Amino acid sequence: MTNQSRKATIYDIARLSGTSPSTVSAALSGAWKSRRISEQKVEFIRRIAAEQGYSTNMQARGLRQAKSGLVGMIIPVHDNRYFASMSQSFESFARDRDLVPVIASSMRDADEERRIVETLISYAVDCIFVAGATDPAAITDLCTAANMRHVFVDLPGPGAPSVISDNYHGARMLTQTLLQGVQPRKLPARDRIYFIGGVATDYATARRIEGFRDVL
DNA sequence: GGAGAACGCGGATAACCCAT
DNA sequence: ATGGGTTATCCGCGTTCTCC
Repeated sequence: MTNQSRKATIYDIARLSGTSPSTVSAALSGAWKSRRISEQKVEFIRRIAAEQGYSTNMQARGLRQAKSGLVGMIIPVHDNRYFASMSQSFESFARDRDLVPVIASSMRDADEERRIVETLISYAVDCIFVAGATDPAAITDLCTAANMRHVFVDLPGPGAPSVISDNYHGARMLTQTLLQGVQPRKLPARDRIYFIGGVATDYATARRIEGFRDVL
């Protein structure tokens, strides 16, 4: 390292390699071909950078490009198979796009949810995905004020795009499948079909119950 | 003391320039 | 034409400085 107390920058690499900061930047960012920088020089700069333990300062890059490269996701809880799977997929999709995922849980607490949104905004994430929002209107208010792109997942929200499973038709199809071949007749209560699961007031559960009832 | 201006941070990039 | 270098500018925002 050039200085034990400070991380190497492109200016250090430029000085050590006898080149300019712009050449170092182009060499390390991959833009060297369009800058007509020789491959030999690029390799030399890369070697110096590696020796110095250089890594790009993403905050500085984000400052220049007005993008942080961070994408936020808020889920209600981590210890739920559905949301755990969702956050895993989110992380994978984000990394495929060279973005850094930041995933937090609100514990289904509206205040905590707002705090997380404020924190993500303060870190200038590029956009926020909110799964199973507790207070979608408050989130939209915060995001709109901060000009922050946001998407609701699994729950419709006002003033922002939503990606929602078709719970109604899913429940309909499931119920229809279960009822195939069953002769309609008067059954004792113990043999009737019941819907068990979820909180009836939750959006997704309410839609499933709706689909279930419409088939019956 | 308060308001406003200037500065600095690190990196990307464009425009321009120079030597071969 | 090639292979660079130099300089200025920009970004957001916290800190420091200057002035009234």
